[in-house]
Amino acid sequence: MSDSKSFFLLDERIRRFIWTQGWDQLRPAQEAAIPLIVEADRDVIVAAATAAGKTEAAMLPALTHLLRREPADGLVVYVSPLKALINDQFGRLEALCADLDIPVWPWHGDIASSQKTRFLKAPRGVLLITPESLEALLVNRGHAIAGTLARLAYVVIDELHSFIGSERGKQLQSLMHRIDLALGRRVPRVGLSATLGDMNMAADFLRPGCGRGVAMVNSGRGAGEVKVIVKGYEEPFVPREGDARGPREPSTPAQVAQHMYGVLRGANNLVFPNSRREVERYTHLLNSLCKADGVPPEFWPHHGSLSKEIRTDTEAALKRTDGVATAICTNTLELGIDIGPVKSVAQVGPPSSVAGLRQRLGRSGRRKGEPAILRGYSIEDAVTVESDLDVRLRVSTVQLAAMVGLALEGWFEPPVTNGAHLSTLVQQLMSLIAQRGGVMAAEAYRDLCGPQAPFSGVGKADFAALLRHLASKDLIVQEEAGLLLHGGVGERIVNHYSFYAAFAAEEEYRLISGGRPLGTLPLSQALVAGQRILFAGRTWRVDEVAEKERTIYVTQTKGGAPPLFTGESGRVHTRVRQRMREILRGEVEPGFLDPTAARFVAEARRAYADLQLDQVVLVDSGAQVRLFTWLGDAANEAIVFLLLSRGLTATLAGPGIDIQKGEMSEQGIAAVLADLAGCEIPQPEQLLAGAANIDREKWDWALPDVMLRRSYASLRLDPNEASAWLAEHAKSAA
DNA sequence: GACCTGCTGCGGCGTG
Repeated sequence: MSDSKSFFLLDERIRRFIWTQGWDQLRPAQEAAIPLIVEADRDVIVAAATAAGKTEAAMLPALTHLLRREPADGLVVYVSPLKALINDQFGRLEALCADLDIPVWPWHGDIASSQKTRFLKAPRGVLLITPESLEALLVNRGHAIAGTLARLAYVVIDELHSFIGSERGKQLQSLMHRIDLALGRRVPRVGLSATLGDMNMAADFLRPGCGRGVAMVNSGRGAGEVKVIVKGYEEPFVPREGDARGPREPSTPAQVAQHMYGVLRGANNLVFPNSRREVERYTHLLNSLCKADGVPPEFWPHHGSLSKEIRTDTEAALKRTDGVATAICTNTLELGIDIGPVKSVAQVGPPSSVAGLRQRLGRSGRRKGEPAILRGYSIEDAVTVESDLDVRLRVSTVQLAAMVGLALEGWFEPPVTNGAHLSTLVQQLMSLIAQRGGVMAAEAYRDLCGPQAPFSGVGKADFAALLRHLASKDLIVQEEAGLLLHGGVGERIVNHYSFYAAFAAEEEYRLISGGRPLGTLPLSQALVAGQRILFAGRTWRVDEVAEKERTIYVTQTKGGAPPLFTGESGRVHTRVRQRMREILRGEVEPGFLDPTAARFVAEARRAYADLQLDQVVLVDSGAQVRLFTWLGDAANEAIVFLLLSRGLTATLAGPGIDIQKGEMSEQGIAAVLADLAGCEIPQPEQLLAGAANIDREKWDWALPDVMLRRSYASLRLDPNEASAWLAEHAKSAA
């Protein structure tokens, strides 16, 4: 410690705590962050790899700052995306703060109201809170908020990257802004994050309009050794029996499970099969193998529909010291929660993003001297004369290889920061009315849409149109003096606790066995009594579906299929599609393929050459033609809407777009494309004129039509990339 | 053919 300058900036009592912990040095991120944070005079972003001591990097200097005052009655608000993270941090901070006489207050939906009342009586120390609970504080105690937060010295945002580009992130920006307005000063913001691709983007998120003033600590990822293999498996073609009903269960997952069983047993690992359904399938297959061998089960399921109890069991199994538990999971185990280092990570099929894959890989090889291990598994159908283009081009294997390759090179998708999230503007306006007991329209516009406000892109005319629209739905009313208040409908919505979250959630059935909650299933699931399902790694018989109570009663049984979960598929970035093409052209040679996966790539290259996809953009496949753009989904979807506007039926199809021929010939479609290439791309309100079903966010239903279309387009479409591609390639289609 | 996150106030009742 003697050579550390930052160590001596810390309060003496904190230095003593560090000594008693036996830390022999500060981590690089802490060393760099302490001098920037200790004066509480600027915004700071600390980006560092997982487990690099980011929380301490922020809290040690922040607590030092509080201790400089006598009495130490200052306040730090720490915002976390997860309740579990708040509980983790509470345990760690309490040990430190007990010696300092600084109270630490966890505050989220599971915390008793008596504890919250105690904080409100003497609001000092460290408040650990979720964005939703902060929203509730502003709605319900808005009149007193300036007093409660009077001594606020910092707002610390943990897992900053998880907020960027979402409704929840927009809400968080608005909450921070409203706190600054209530206090009449700029409260320093500290953002903690896993390494970010673009620090400037993150800075502009943390302090909209003033990103340049944010100080940065980027301590980078320790470039450890990574061992990678991608294994291919082929699902044989089996002709369908005449009396067979419904889709046949595939046989290949059992082989994949057999391989995993051989290489994963006896250690801690994470397996990511991309969906809750596949988590159920693989957990069941793997534990069946344990049973056949007469050994205790060591594979544990973890996903968002499982009850808290079952998830906690899995987390506890991973943390146990014997180290022989593997979790089969969705991205519930991608973020934050401390489960300790794992030996390896398995990825079944392409992940939803390279950024997610990188985060998953970061869970492995954290012990010194040990490499991170990634095993990719790719299952392809056998090729027959009837196989479609995706099978012939081995799209899933090529995409997995492309994404693994990009992750190894350190590339990952930048967050999508241009989403307008006007849904959240509706929420924030309603919340502001509650906080202040009514607002004037001009005041609301200035505070939500003004120069450094979260919705600064919204014009005055649009805001006025929004107000009129909200009034027509009785969400708000305007008094004669001009004051905006809640309408009857608005009153009811704001007074229910479901108001505080900025994001929408699916309605779900509870699953109960013998009085024990197992978890939830989406409402769209069609289930009848007598049916058998896989859930929580076991097989159950449905005894009763109680519609009114939204509850499914089950008992344990043998044999059953994994349940269906519904949803949309992930969005692929253009860089991934470009890399896929580089692999297909032979410009990039993935060096991590097993013989079967290498054969898949060889077959894909042959198909790519046979179809002449280097020159051809339109491929006839019977009732439809595939337009190969090799663009990301945002550009492809913009082209889809352009085609729809010309009366064609088009849908996203992996690296391209499927266009129904209908009355038209391939030449006719090519002519439409050539024509589109010469036209200017219309504004989103025209491009999406005929589009139905574009509600995506929680309060989208309350937006005027034009604003809804604009909000959807800002979030999902890249018209510029689409138009650039059309200008360059659509002529060659003809 | 995807995944994840979150939630108050208050009345009524029983117990120490």
